[in-house]
Amino acid sequence: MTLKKTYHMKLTPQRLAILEYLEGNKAHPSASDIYKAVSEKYPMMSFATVYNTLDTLRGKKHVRELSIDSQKKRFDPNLKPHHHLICLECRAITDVHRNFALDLTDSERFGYEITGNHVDFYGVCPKCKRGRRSKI
Amino acid sequence: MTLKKTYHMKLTPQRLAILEYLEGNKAHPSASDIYKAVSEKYPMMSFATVYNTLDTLRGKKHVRELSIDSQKKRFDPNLKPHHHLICLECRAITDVHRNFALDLTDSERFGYEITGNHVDFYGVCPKCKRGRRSKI
DNA sequence: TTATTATGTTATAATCATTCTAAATTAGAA
DNA sequence: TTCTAATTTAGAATGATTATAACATAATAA
Repeated sequence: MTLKKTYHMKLTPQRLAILEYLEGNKAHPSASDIYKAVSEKYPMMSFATVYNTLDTLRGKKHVRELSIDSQKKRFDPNLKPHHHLICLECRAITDVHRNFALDLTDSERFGYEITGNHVDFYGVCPKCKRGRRSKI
Repeated sequence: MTLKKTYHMKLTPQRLAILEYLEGNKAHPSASDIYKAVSEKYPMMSFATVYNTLDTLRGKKHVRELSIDSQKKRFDPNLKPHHHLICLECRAITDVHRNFALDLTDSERFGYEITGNHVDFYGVCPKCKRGRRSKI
């Protein structure tokens, strides 16, 4: 009952498997990452179900869709406002939990009504740094 | 000669047309925006040429590829470091020329070597604000 | 329960952005 | 002017995502 109250949607086995995979997942997975993982348990699972479920989860604000990767959408079950630290070599994404109060001047605002901001930090992750060194 | 020295690549009519379209373009166009605009002048122009040209321009650091839009890549000929103000309703993108010196603490850095940052401001542009009002 | 209805799942086809391929063309160097 | 590597082209291929329609299942009411 408690899950049902949390999610306000029918909790089918497929959806539960997807939710379980997403729960606490910090990897910012793509639809195909999710499909691959979940279809090991549920081989009959369809790709369409992954997309449908992500769509309703997004509609109910249980996941956020990221456009960090220009190849594919990635999804984030972490709804707390946060920012990202992105490895330019392997595209790994790490969360940064901090609030940046960034203000724009009137002339920078161009008449927009501003509702939020998101910061991407770019760099090289420790793994890729090690990889580089070993190539020298 | 001067263009050739600037771009360090063969300057075909197709490439010149694409460069002319991009010059000073602040709309952050997608490949198909570019194709549509340029193929009016050069009807024989191929989509592949647009992608090829964007690819070599990116390689030579004459345009930057943006992953702001999860539907398609968008391209920015403005190479000065800058940030974006994005309309959540019509996806218009406006440049913000300011430097934000954002520092992460060691514990926030997770061992990454940080090379830069980019801020997206989200909101509603003046046009869409007007559109809303007229619907009431 | 059982019947009814609404919603979810599935396989498959369709779409759209992007990349690849191989043949024909051309810019720029010699 | 000639030559060659780089570029362009149409079209096929790929990969992510969305749409469709038949089928299955969960929620609801009798």
